[in-house]
Amino acid sequence: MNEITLITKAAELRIADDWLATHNGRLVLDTETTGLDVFAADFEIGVVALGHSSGAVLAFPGRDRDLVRVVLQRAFATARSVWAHNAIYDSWALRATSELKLSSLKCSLVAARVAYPDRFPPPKGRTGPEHGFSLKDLRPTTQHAQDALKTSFSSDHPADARRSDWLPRAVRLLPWDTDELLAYVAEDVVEGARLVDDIAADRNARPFINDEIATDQLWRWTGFDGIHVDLERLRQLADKAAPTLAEAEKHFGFKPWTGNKARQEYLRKLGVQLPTTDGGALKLGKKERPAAEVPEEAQAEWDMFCASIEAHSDQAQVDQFLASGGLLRGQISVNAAITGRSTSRNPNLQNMSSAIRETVIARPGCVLVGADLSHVEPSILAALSGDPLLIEHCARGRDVYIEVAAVVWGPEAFAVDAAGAPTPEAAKLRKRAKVVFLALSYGMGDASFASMLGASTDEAKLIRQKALGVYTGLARFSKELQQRARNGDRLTTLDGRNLPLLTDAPYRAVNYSIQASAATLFKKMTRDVAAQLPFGARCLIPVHDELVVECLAADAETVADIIRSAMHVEIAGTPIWGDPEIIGTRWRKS
DNA sequence: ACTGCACGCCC
DNA sequence: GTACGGGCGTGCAGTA
Repeated sequence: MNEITLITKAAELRIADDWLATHNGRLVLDTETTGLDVFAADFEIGVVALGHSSGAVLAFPGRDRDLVRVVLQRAFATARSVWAHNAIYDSWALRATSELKLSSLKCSLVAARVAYPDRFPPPKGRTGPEHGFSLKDLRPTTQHAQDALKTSFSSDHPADARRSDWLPRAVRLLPWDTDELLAYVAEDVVEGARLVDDIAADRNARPFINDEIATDQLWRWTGFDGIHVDLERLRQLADKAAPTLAEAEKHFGFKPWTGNKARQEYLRKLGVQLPTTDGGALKLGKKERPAAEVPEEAQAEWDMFCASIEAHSDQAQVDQFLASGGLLRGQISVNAAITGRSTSRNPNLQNMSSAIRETVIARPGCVLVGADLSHVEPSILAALSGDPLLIEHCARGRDVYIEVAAVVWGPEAFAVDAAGAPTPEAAKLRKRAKVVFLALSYGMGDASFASMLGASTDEAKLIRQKALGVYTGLARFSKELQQRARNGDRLTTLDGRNLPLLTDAPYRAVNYSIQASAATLFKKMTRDVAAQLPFGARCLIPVHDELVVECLAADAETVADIIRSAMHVEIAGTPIWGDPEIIGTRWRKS
């Protein structure tokens, strides 16, 4: 049974001091809040708790800001380390309500993802946020405290208790020191503290865990402080599409850009031939539309139909950005993806088209400076496989995709015009070669590969064979790695971080190795950049192999130099680097 | 209300 | 023999 000590007012601080003096090891912090949006006007923290693996808990009222500030400041001063399961959430909640900036709070979720890479394998056929796991998933808990809390809440507020968001409602409606609420939060922090002790005992994972925690801390406040967007430009994008969309909806009587029954019915009547989904619906994706067979008399209708779909692309994001009021306050999760890649949500800043990117602006007085790593995937694959030809093709001064193009289609890939620029044909081959390479490294099957290339499956097969016939070291590496994965061997990144077991999906082995190694590399570079940034500069957006920094205009050159030196590494003789660019006040694709 | 699917965009 | 990289957000449609 957990032993809960309550601090109800500042006069009782001596009790807190005594508790903290006794429990000065690893502590876990948790907040129970009235909602998930910390920026909502009515957002409140009901109760804050600190827990120790011994079962000791210190709890205090979240609505007493001064008390929260003082107790937590003392906790950080006395404890060996303070953790939270999803530290970004608790630190945002505390900053929003108490102006307490807990930059050194450590995230046990981030740590757990490193320490237990395959505790929760992705469900078959689906990827997504459930790769993240809750405390309950990580440690078997009784659920007793949560059930008791719900029962107690239900007796006073039956209607509220039936809702799926009953917990935040309970926090809002119950007194902070309700027994069941305290028991619930106590269970969470004590379980959390035991989890943290477990993780800390894993000496092999420790360096990787420390790096991930530092990366999480590095990105902690970017979204809280917010990223500026140009509302004027966003309105222009919305206004530009609006007439086409309104006209189309009026003409068709339904929205052509979204799946619905009316749309399916209309297309069947029109007699348009399209591939179908598993469920039998006509597929209307970007790839399918140009290949549709359209009866001659239906052509004009079809063109209008397609034009409205194209006009609608980006509009959901435009609306989402407009709703932000000019400041995007998204969260970066530094290792939410199964491979260890970072993700971004509310909004996602990693899937912006170039038009949307241009609505992202530096804050006043600042500029954006950024760098993309050049051809990370081929370089990492070269390093992992040791393929001598690929290593040679990844050398500085060469363009690996032109080399691959030459391997597959011959020396015309090198053709240049009088000015020394690639001919249009050569440029096209390079582009296709990039697709080929990504397909190889993504572990893509022949069917998807073919559709990506715009070629037949047989042609795709031939191209793959041709490439693998030349990069024999790569072919051997790929085969062996997949065999090891199938045997149940543990694969690791280039630097030794454990990957999830791939016994049941060996085809993913090559991709995971590349993607995970690239993620580790990129995060290391990001930390090195961040550590050197001058006052007023901050890392703004991570896009897997592209880093955007915001800095005072006067510091642009300095920051570019920092990026140039930090974003450079040589692995197995293969250089990987990013050329920094002073982008200006508006983000665009480099 | 919740889930699954299809689709959009990104690396 | 077939299918096969990692994400997030939106909206419809089916189920409860």
